[in-house]
Amino acid sequence: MLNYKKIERISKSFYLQKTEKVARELIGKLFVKKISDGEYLSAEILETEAYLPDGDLACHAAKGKTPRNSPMFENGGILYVYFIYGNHYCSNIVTEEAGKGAAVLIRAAKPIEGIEIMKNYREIENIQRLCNGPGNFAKAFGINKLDNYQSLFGINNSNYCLFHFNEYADDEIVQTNRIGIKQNSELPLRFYLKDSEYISRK
DNA sequence: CAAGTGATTTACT
DNA sequence: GTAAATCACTTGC
Repeated sequence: MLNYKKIERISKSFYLQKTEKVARELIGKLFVKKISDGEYLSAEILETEAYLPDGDLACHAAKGKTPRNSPMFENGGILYVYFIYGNHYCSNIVTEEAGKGAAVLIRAAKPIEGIEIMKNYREIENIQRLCNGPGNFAKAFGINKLDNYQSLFGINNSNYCLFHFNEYADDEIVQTNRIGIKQNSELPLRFYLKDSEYISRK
């Protein structure tokens, strides 16, 4: 097990930066969920997409605040979880300051800890596929609507926290257009680690 | 490639 | 209120 007292937590100010920068810098960070004392799920984030506060029609917050998107208008550093296509949850990290309406979608990650538990949640054995899409990532971590609004400043005061883990140079990161959306899909707001086995859609 | 699946939003009475 | 359209996905042909 990793010693979480010896690796550096991501602080509040990180999430208050520009959404596009947070999306880029999240690549290589460790996403951790505490499920009980001494039992953790963790994965290294490898693929993200930014959803911007101003004029981004693909962003759920683009048309103003609604019951669903209200977490996006909170101060950065909480989860925004929504249900999509009748089957899947998507996990987003809220960014920037309260009132902005912005977030970063976690699209893929490399499992690090709690792999057997993730296999159970996902009902598959292939480690490379445990977190290789936004719906799969959420399922591997057991994330659902109950996790909406959850703080990312655990491990003491919530179940979730992010930590510094790997750093990658810009030439190891691919920046390209977002996928699976109908509007503004030409904007280069998707980031992922080059040549990773843990990402399904290149 | 298409289907499955259901919450949310929007556009109407 | 009610109905229709929408949807930042995954899996299996």
